[in-house]
Amino acid sequence: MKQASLMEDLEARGLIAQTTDAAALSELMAREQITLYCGFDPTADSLHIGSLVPILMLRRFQQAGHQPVALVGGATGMIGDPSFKATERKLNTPDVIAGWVDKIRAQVAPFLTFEGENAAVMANNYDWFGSMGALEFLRDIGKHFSVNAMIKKEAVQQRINRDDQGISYTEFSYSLLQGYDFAELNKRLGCKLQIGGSDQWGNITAGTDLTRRLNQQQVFGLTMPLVTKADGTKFGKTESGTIWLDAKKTSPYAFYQFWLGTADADVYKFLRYFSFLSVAEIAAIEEADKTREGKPEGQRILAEQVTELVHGKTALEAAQRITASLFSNDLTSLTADDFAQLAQDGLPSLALPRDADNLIDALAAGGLAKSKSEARTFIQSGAVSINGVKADSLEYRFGDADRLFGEYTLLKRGKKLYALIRWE
RNA sequence: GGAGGGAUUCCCGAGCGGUCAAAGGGAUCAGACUGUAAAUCUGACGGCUCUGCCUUCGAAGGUUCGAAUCCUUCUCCCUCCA
Repeated sequence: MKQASLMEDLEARGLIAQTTDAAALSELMAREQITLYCGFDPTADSLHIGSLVPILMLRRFQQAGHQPVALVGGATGMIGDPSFKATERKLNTPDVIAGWVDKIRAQVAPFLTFEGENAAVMANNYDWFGSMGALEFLRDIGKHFSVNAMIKKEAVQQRINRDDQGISYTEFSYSLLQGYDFAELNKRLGCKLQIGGSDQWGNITAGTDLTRRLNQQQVFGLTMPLVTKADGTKFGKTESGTIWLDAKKTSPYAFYQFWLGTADADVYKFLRYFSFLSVAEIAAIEEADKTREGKPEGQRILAEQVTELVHGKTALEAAQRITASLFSNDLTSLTADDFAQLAQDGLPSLALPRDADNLIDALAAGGLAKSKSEARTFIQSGAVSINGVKADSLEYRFGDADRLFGEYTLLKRGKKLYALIRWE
């Protein structure tokens, strides 16, 4: 009964985009513990929040008693998935990819449990592709794929139909590799289900088909909807770029702030996607927010939930400390220790020598402006403040009065971007 | 191998010898309004020692007083034929 309710829960969360034979899959999951996998290709040195939905999905399945396999694509990462990509990818060198594989493996692992009877497994498709020869690949795998069918797939249509873009044989072959992964994991671990984002549907069905032909096994695919925002802009990007899962690339504070800034129109959906709160709890939050005057709670709860999931409780508390200090509009209540703590907690900070007293230079150095020109523009438009006081002169020089406790100056650009200067 | 078409500032996309740091749209950023929301309005959107100067229109040369615009070579991409 427990397993059947997992599918119901996923359905209620809106986390299911497509499934192959949903009825048979539900029945299978109700009957036995299944092994499922999701692939993560090393296309950078860190995953970003776009990968969070599938990662959490593996966790959801594990919590429901199933065995998750996280496949890191040491081989597929060398090819590049063309699905719904407008342009051909640049190939990375093998040793770069190998380094990324390790990082991504370490990033996925904390979300899963590697103990117990449904202990998670980490896999790398380089293990079976690394030594495979071209002839073996073409005869044993390629023979099962029809080019006629492949070019009809929506995932590659964009590349085939456009006048100014093409697709290389390399990328075109990608779905064969991913398809074979499924067959291989089915053979090795009895894997019966592959999950992924809805852009992976074509690759996943390639896997279910190939597994049937190679292993005479019926296996399943399930995709999750692409995370979209109500205003149509891309999810997971901000002014400062992609939101990464790596705390070194996106600080827990920035991560927390990202979720806090979620639009009302998206927040309850994101709670269903990204948190482990029950659908009923989320509905109750939504209901309460509707009748509340002013600020809704959804964003705060979402930010707390996701930050804790990804970065842990300590990092969440640090992010909340910074947020409370900065947005309370009361810098006078902060002590010297508080400032030291802010820097340590991950508030962007920089050290400057005392004679570097030029405001424009400091804005550029602190990353609050991309260039000095931009810094000037910001000052002129009234976007910059020093210790909470609006700066209005392009010629501004820092003085001792700006150095709180003789050591710290807090710069702000816009409504929510801060940098802490530490004077040396 | 042959014949065409193309490469413009983050993206799309105009420009086709001077008036071009380059139309328009999108994205982004700032200001106002707000709830660190949305919508809306306003402004910015290559760099700098900023009423001026410097570097950009695939790369390198050339023509010209002057080139993103013309010529040559090269690189990459696309389409069709073989």
